[in-house]
Amino acid sequence: MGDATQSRRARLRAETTSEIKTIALKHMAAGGPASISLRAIAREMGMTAGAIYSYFTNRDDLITALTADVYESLAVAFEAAHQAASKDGPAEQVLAHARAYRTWAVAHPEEFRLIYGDPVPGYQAPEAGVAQEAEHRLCAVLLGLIAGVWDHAAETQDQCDYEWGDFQPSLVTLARESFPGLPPSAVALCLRLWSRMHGLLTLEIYGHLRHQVTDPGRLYQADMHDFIRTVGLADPAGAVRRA
Amino acid sequence: MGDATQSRRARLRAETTSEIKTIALKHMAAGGPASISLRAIAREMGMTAGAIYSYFTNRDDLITALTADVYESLAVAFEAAHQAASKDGPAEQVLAHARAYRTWAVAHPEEFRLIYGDPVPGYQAPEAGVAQEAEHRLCAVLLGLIAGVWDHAAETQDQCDYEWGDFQPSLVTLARESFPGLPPSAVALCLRLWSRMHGLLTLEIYGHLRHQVTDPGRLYQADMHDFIRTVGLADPAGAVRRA
DNA sequence: TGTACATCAGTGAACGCGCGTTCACTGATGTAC
DNA sequence: TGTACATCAGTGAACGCGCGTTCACTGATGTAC
Repeated sequence: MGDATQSRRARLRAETTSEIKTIALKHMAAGGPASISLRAIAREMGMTAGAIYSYFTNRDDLITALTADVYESLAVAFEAAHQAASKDGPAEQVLAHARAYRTWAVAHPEEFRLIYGDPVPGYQAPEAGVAQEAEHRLCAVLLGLIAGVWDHAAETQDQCDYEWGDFQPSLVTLARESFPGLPPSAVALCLRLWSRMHGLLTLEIYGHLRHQVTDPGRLYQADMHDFIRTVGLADPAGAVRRA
Repeated sequence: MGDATQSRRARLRAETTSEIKTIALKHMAAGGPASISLRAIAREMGMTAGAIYSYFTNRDDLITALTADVYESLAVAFEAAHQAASKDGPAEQVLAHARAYRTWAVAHPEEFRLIYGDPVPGYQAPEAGVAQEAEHRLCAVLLGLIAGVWDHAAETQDQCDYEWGDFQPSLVTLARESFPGLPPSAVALCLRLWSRMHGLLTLEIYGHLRHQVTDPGRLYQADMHDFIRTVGLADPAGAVRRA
């Protein structure tokens, strides 16, 4: 029973830890990243402010953990979509990644803002490398997507004379080691696809499509179909059809 | 001399007012929108905190003024580019707008963040209509661009069966009154162009391209050339050339 | 030109607030024998 | 099984801080006659 009871305490600890993080994100949703406050979290949990320090050494420590969680969550969602679509045709693969990104973002707007929006005021990240690593993990998924469909897309992209020197060394390393043979213009295409998804999602999540469009998802879908078509991945029924 | 002296006081007042706004933006650049603080501004200006209240009734009032200024500044930049390029070919017109957007954003990252990033914590906008109006003013410029080149682009966009019902009424009104004859798919193209520019700019300004790319401007340019080409506006030298 | 009055930018002290963080403590939970 | 001890989540009070905002005031600038 020794193990069981020890794990009970450990389980309670884990639960409280994750409740703290959940509430922190909830507060962020309401008032932006500045409204993550240890006191407010403790208040909502019916605890004293000081009690938080049993779980995190710092406010910055909490935010670091939060950020890592968010990157992990997004990466998992992305990788799952990649896995699930790996047997589909090129167009469907692109759509699957795009759908995964938007679904995640719309379901977790606070998390999206935490990593892609303004930094938490006063927060100092422990090491700059962490975010970079997480970003490259996401990038790797998209690179895998592009690598898988590159045979179909290559001829539409040969007008761009990209070179390895256009990218940062760490990204070059990632691309060449994981996907040897993939040319620089494929990496550029990957980044451009990312930014296309990101552009519409940012506008949607920060409310700038509210006054323009009735269904942001449809505009997103249309743009992804445009990507597929113009990049040479169109399947016969490539046009956007109403649901 | 009465008028001259009165305008001297008025001029001093205007100068101080704009200095307050300038410093507010500067602080925002350093620590995000949460770090706009009346006390900090006053301190930097060598004034007492209370003195700010001779110029703004509120912190919220300052932020409202700031936001209006920023929208105005972006709209002016956009409209100037539109005017200047109005005699050029379709491809060059698109590039001119894209360049204007990026130039403005890179030169004024704090302003960009203020209107497109997280809201200032605790800030309550006076009327929701203000931002909507400002956004439509920007949208009108891009609609004008698309309207001007639509003859060349239309045939590439006929796969999208957009309808007026896909857009919010205010945008529909704007489009139909200012550019009669322009179809819904042109409005969609306008929004998709906007989001494409916005996606890369957001990533760049929030630092997410730092670890990927050596020259974000080049990736931006490449994506705009891709837009021009795939939308049917390519001029003979449409490929991206190195400078 | 000079004098009496009005305006108004800026002072400095004060208010109440929520914040992050520390610290000595309590008391329940878990461990060793 | 029971007893003595260790762990550690949580308390509650306190600290110093920066914040937005108010207010009675001073004194220079501008206005009216």
